[in-house]
Amino acid sequence: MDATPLPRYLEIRRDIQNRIASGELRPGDAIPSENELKERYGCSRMTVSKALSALVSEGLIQRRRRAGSQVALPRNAQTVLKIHDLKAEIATSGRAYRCEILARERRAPDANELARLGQPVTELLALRLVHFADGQPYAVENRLMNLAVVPDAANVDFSETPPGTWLLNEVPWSDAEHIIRADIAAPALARRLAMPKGGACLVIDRRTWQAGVIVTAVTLHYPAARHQIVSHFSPGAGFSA
Amino acid sequence: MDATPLPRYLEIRRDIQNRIASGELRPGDAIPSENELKERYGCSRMTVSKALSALVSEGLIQRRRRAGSQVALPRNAQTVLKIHDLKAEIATSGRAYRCEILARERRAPDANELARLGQPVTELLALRLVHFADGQPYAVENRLMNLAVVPDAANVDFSETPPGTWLLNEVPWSDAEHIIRADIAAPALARRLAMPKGGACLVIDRRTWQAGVIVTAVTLHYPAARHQIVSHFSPGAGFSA
DNA sequence: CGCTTCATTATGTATAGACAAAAGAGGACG
DNA sequence: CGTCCTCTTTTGTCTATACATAATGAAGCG
Repeated sequence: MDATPLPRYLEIRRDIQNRIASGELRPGDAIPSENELKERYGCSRMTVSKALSALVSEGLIQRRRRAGSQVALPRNAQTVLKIHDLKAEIATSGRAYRCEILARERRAPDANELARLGQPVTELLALRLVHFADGQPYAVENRLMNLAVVPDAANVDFSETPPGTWLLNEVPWSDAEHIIRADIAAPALARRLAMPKGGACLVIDRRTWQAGVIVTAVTLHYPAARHQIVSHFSPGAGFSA
Repeated sequence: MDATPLPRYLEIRRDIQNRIASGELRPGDAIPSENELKERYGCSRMTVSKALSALVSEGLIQRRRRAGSQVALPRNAQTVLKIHDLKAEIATSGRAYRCEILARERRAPDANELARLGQPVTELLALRLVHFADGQPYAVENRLMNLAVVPDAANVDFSETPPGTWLLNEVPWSDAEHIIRADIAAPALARRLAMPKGGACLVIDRRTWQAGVIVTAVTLHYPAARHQIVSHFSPGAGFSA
């Protein structure tokens, strides 16, 4: 069915993937050496090597010099979680996006904020806003931005392009951390999110760094009734979430 | 400080990573062609190609024939979420693990369960259990296992090795899906988890497939006060969560 | 029996060269 | 002015070869 046939190294990779998935090769089993495989598939060792290297970076097999290649022991469940840009997330679902800035302050961090940032920061921009989808509250965002890293942020009006979207397009990040938790909405928060008092929230804390320096720390509160995180992972192909 | 210097292709890869992280190369900027790079770094084209291919699979750059290579547009926040084996998770934190099986049934699925599984299954093993850490309830698990894929499960006593741990070591999976949400604990659940009535739960639904066939569907309820999901992602190096 | 030493084997890295395929650039032509 | 065609650049794949490096297993020795 393929108009253009797969390149050899992908064919080999897929073949071995299939043998593992089907149970023909079980965890711990040895995989033939590159020299054997190069004869079996009728290609050069480099091509086999490329296929096996891909399987290593997938985590499907392990390789050691002289000892050869083995099917890796089953991994821990590991899935890729892709948290979309909020504006894009709402827009692509066909709903109208809007956000409302509740507070905006430029100042030095207090003790609590320093703890959130995890490293000393001299000046920050603190934002508090609500995101709406089709007029309905979608999430409340509480963001700290390190002005030492993104001084431009001080001059941007975030009512059109929310800070998350702006940062994503402005600053490449090198590290990210997420903490996902659940909580009961405080009365004021429940009101803002148009959810029942005492209802559950999904809370996401995200921090991103660039070359070791913190760029931003953000806390998002979603009403549990209207939001969940879905993530899909298949080692063989690509990711989606 | 490196006893053994990095291989050339990793050096090149890291150099370009640094240029992107430092802002010297901005999203959309062109990266010199392989022929130019091979002269700059004084190596063969294959070596440059290997470095650039790695950057592609990291998502840092894009490449098109004839058009050349560009720094990719900033990605959506994407992080690897690794959900540990519960028993190992508790044990490695130095607490005593124990689990209690509340219900165990071998039968055909009902309509509700079929919907959860997402595909027809003739016979399943349904388990309901509580995990304890140092005697304190840690999570309530609700699991369906497809006996067509794992017939052995019918003969295993899961009181020692909980089903999640057993499956992880027994069956390699090829696809996984997680749904993370928050909810208010129902009274019976709150009692089981020794948490206040009306308190929030973190809920994880996980489904795993092997070669397109569903292996297991599990729902985990954690008391929000005592559990959160932490995940860390740095594109350059490895993952951890 | 335990230790060292050495040869063997498989992987890891690197090279030079070759051809294929995609796609932009520019020219010919209607 | 637009369309089709060819030329050229750049990446994608593949080969054959070479040497480096890690780890194993066997031989030799105290």
